[in-house]
Amino acid sequence: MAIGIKVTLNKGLFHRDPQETTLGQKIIKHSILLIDEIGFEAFNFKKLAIRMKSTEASVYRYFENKHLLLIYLVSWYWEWVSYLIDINTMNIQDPKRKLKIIIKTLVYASKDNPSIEYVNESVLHKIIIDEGTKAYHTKSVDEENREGFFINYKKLAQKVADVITDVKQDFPYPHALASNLFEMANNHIYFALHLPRLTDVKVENDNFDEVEEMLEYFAFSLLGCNEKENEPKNH
Amino acid sequence: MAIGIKVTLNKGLFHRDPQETTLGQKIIKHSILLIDEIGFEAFNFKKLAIRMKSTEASVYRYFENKHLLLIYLVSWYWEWVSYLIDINTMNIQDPKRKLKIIIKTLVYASKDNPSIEYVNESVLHKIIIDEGTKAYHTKSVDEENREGFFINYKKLAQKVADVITDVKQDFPYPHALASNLFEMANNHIYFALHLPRLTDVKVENDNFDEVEEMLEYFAFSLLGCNEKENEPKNH
DNA sequence: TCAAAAATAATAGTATTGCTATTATTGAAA
DNA sequence: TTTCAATAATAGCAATACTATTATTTTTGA
Repeated sequence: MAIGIKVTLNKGLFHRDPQETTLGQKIIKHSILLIDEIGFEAFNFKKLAIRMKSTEASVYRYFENKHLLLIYLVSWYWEWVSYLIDINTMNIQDPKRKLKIIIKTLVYASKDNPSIEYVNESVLHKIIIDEGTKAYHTKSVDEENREGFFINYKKLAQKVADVITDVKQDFPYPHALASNLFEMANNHIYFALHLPRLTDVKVENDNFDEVEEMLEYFAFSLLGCNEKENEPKNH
Repeated sequence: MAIGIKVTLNKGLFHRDPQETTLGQKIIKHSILLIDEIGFEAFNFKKLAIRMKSTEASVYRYFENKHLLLIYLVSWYWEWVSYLIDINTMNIQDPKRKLKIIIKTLVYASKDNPSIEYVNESVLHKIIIDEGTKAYHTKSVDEENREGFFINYKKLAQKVADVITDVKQDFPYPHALASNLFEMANNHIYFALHLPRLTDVKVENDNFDEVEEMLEYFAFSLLGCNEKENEPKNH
């Protein structure tokens, strides 16, 4: 992946590749904004078409239905996080520092800069937080998984699991810890904003520092690196 | 809560209390079975009415819509888990043992016995795993939270957080760990069944032992109790 | 430069969904 | 035995989730 160049996503997710046409890019752009505004349940292709001044039928030529569009957006997001992790950890050897950067990237992905004009990464991040798990909590999950619709998420989990294993060779749950870090990163931002009794962190004006700190605490406690071993934070 | 006696749930969740009439109990019973069969998205009151040989209009006299019915079922579930935790930890003093029992209860709630005729707890557990988070991932979460619709879940989180604090006074994230244990218990059963690359545990024929073991590992690592301190498992 | 092909827009239509309303029937309590 | 609440039966309506048809515009490549 590189700026201005397409993210590679499973072709089964769409009829026509939205990244290749301006109408397609408008669909991506406006669906992100509209889902964020009205929520995934209320969102539909008619409203999207009106919003982007096109027609329902034209949207349907790109995506079979709104569910596949959501999987598309979620895959896009994780692919993009994966890319950010790659460039941010490129010259880092120490696996502990790598894991710290991964955590920071998970939490602050939307603040990282290289941006693609038709994707508002910060709003997309909100969608992932609010609606992300709906992408794979359906009756069709097995079939869609077989077709590779969740490959981007699973690959990222593998990538992070590898770093976890580098930190602690004999840690028995690297994949579970990886996916748990993803879920916690999003869940606890959501909890802080909507159900604060379910967490201990606070989130205000897009400041997710406490979430980051908590994820570090969880990860490094589990991996048996106590606080003193970690280098001091610099920000 | 006691056997044969009603679970106490927020009155705003329903028009008419389904626990008080046979038609209401039929709604609960068949909605659990039907949601499990066809999934929450495909589920609606028309299909439910046909299934239970009643009418759509009659179902609407009990619940405003399927979303509130889902919150009702989810609240029922957590209230029931909370009750099981209470009776299972009643005479236990040691907070570590308490936490172990809590974890076992979270994972094996559906196997615990005291049952209510019109609720198939094991199928309800599957619904919570598959659809549970949809109850609070909506645009109306703040309003519904204000009305107390998630009180059962939050109270349980507080109860578990208190035990966590008893285990380790200065643990900085008791609520987050509590809610994370709930989420992990369900998520990793789901992952094991549908997206196994996102976890390290296996689940076969309703045997969740590996999930339980993992949650214990996570909880007690975080709370700084290493394996040797825990009493040996007996099963 | 123009003809063919492809993409999009405009419009319409259909089956299903998510309700509400009306009336009829049953059944239980006073 | 009336009466009152609960339920059933039926209808209907606006919105949703699409599909189909045709018209128009844009692209492309000979």
